[in-house]
Amino acid sequence: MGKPTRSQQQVLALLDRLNRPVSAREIYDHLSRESRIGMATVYRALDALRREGTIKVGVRANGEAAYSPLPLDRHYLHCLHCGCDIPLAACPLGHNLQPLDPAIPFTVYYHTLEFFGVCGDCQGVAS
Amino acid sequence: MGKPTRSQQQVLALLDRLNRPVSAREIYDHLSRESRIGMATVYRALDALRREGTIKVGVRANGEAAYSPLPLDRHYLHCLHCGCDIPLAACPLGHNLQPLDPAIPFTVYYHTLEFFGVCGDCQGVAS
DNA sequence: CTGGATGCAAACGCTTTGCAAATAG
DNA sequence: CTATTTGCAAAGCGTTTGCATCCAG
Repeated sequence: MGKPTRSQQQVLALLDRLNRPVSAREIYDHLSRESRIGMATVYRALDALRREGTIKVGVRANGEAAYSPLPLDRHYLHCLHCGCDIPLAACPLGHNLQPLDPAIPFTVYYHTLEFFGVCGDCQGVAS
Repeated sequence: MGKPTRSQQQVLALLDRLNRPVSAREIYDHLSRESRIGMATVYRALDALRREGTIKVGVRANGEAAYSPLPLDRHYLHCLHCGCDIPLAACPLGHNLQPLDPAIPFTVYYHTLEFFGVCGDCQGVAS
């Protein structure tokens, strides 16, 4: 990872401050209040941070990407009916995930783990 | 769930036949050779199948959705540099995932679990 | 001075929606 | 016959790209 650009610093600072998954548009909305910045720059910064493993990318129900700082490693139950998200208290995998398969040379930066199904409120509800 | 529509049957049959994650466009391309069908119908069928937990939706590197039949429950190592995907032989979680947190009322249909990092070939390569 | 980073706006591509015709029950 | 599903085309919207400008080293 080379030296972070100005925009990368801004994005990272915001992610750390908000400390939750945020969409590119939300990032843009926040940052454009403080400084002059374009959506393209936001996306380019996010992509750079993503490629060097500094941030984690998830996908929302509507398909848009949600970015979070790596320390925020939370998992959710996603209801397929109402779309609600229920956070899990802890990662079912624990934290020692590096040696998945010793035969495969691969350095894990992070993982995503999401559960999909039907929440309590939607149990007896028609489609 | 309810009675599947014609298009849902077509989509499901194709997914089972291909037995791998497939994009909506790929599905459309396949099905439109056999019968007269529109992209919108493909998406509507996929969404219905997704909501009833019959199929699983993942996301590709370029952001497009990839759909797979549930029995195809494989996990991958995704390289953040070259974008290659290395399949895992088995799910690290095992198969008994229902009782995540007994206090939370939620029926799990399936889960997604992906690892992100750097593959062996990309280990010493510049960004 | 030189290469990379940024802003802006236009282009892209995946997905969704409006609506009339076709189909199911 | 009534409700649902489908095709088509157009619109929507998140994301990417082209290019001139700006900034860092």
